[in-house]
Amino acid sequence: MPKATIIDVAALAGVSIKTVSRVVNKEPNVRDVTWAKVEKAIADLNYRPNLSARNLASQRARVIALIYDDPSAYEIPSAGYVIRMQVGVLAACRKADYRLLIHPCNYRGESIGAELKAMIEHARPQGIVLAAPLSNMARIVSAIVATGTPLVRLSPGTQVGTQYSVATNDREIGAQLTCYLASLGHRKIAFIKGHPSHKAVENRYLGYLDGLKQSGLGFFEQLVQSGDNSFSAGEVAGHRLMSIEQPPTAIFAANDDMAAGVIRAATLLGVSIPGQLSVAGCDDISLARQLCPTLTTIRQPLARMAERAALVLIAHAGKDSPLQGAEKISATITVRESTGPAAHART
Amino acid sequence: MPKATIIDVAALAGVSIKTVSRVVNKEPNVRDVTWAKVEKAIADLNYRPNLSARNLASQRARVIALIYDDPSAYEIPSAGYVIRMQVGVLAACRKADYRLLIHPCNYRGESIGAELKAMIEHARPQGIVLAAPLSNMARIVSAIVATGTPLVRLSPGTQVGTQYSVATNDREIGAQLTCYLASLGHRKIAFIKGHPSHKAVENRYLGYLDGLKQSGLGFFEQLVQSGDNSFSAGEVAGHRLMSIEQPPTAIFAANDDMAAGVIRAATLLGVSIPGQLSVAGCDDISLARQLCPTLTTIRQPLARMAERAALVLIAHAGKDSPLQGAEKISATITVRESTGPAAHART
DNA sequence: TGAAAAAAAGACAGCGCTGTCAATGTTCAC
DNA sequence: GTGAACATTGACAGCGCTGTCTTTTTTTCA
Repeated sequence: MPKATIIDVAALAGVSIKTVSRVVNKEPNVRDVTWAKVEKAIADLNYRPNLSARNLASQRARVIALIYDDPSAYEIPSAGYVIRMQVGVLAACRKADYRLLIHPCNYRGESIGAELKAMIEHARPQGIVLAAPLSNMARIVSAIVATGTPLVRLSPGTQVGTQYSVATNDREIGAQLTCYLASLGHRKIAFIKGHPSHKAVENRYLGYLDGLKQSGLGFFEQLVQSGDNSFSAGEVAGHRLMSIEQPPTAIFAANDDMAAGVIRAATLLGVSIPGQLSVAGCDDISLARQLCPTLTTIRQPLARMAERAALVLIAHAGKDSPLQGAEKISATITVRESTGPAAHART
Repeated sequence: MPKATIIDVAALAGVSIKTVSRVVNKEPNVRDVTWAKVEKAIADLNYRPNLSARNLASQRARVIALIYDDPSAYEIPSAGYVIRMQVGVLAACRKADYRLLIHPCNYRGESIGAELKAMIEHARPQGIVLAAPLSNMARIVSAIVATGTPLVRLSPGTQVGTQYSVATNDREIGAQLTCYLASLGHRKIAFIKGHPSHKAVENRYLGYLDGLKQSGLGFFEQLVQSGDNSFSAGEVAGHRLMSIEQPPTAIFAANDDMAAGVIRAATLLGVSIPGQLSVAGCDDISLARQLCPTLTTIRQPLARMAERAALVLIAHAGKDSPLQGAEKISATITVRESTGPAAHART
């Protein structure tokens, strides 16, 4: 059977198509009884407006673009991230009958700005959700802003002018995790910093510092290493930390991949986890649950963040005031096997 | 600047809009010189046809739907799979100016058939790419077939009637891997079967049997375990295999998650890999590269398979003959640390 | 050379919806 | 009770493109 159109609905409800349109778009100035009649007709005919026709007539695409760094371009297992964000945006899109346009891209490409510009001008999405770490790259953010398309940055490290951002309380939760480790008796807690372009990771470091202070622990420069968010960087950093004279009894890595690297390094060195060393990560990637031991980590509410981002963009439809603002959604700590009481016996 | 429309192009080229339409759609009956004029005008104006208008006028959606089991619904790290398939379909869509509609879903939901039906009838995609394991579930396949939408099944275990399928040579490659293990000197090679609904996994088992035969090895029932594709199933199966009287020196798991489980089990039992035990998996998930030791596995050309699937659907546009057929794309074996020569000393 | 056939190009009506503006009801202050 | 103000509804023209059908041009062949 051919799909019902707005004309069928109007005929059945005994009103004009414009009135049906008003109901569908939740516009004001429709009497309650009329509204009900139309709703009934819509339900009876199982009517769903034609997206193409709406977009064409209204001159705007009911499309939210989700731009992220393509995880398959490198060997970085951030696929779980992307999937979770997709699920979040999708949830928002489904409710509002929007379409999701996914755009994985490689930020190392030199023509990334032009690529995004072309995509945006072609698809003309109503809004863009920009995932980390792209959301922290000035070059990329400004290329998108230049198109005039409303933009929501996910997990940005810095709040900048003319966009909206949805973040987690990275700093607070980083402090909390540090305090948690301290509460287990750890006195020498190391930190492995991530790639500087990934600002969320930077905030976790600040949280680490806060946590040390709150727990009354001193800061030791040799307990801080830098990595680039990769597994192997974690391995290297872990090695270094475990070879200093007074090795830490706990290592907090700015992301799970590096934490996994630390675990590998410890395994190779014969250091038992959590017996001799506690390890904690950030992000709760699926790997965290499969490592041996399973990894204590911080779980970002990525899907909810992405959903909020899309919802904000959808709600902003039609307005021509620049979209700006910020909101935070709380992360939670997931304790697993890799953290335990400090081995005081070792001193 | 407002986007150029077909009218602008027609005016610049000095032809009618219909002729421009012919060029854009690569229709016949346009003289070469005319064609060239139009192409030039298109390039000069940087014209890109409006998708909504095309869809509305032609009454068909230039959309390919990709349906897959939502990896975020469970704690299964198949996210990498999904990402790779998305990349493949996206590549095909970009070339043809199609849109990709992603539809993660949970096959355990009872109303999955109705959900898919509703999605398909609403979005009216021109074609559907159905990923494994959904592509092997009769209930789901028939629900989609019932809508009359062209369907391509990815990695189906069985070739059924009225659809097209894109598969890998699972059986052949499974045999190859088994022969490879045998060539390392292994005489007792175990196999861990996967979830029966995942047919690709079934074929790998057949390949295993072929490989044993080709290598002149006998089949021992106690060397075959069954799992459900999960990490923990691999752990359990690994435990069992290592506790039999004459344990195998090599274990071939039907997927990487189970192989990872085997590695964990071996680590806990103090069995060294690959010294005492070789382990191989299937799929080359990102985890494979991060395990300790890294995992020898079979890499499925998922992106290429998905791209082919989409290409077939796009090429089928307009035809009303049922889409059927099948093709195979070869996988490759990736040797890493987890496999090595058999320890003959142990006998 | 000329008529028929074939190829190329164009005219035009929608596709299903929304935006604009006009028409009709309804309410309210005086 | 009445006109102004407001709330509600409808008529209709497009949005940018493709499908159908018509017209024009070119080719073919007796």
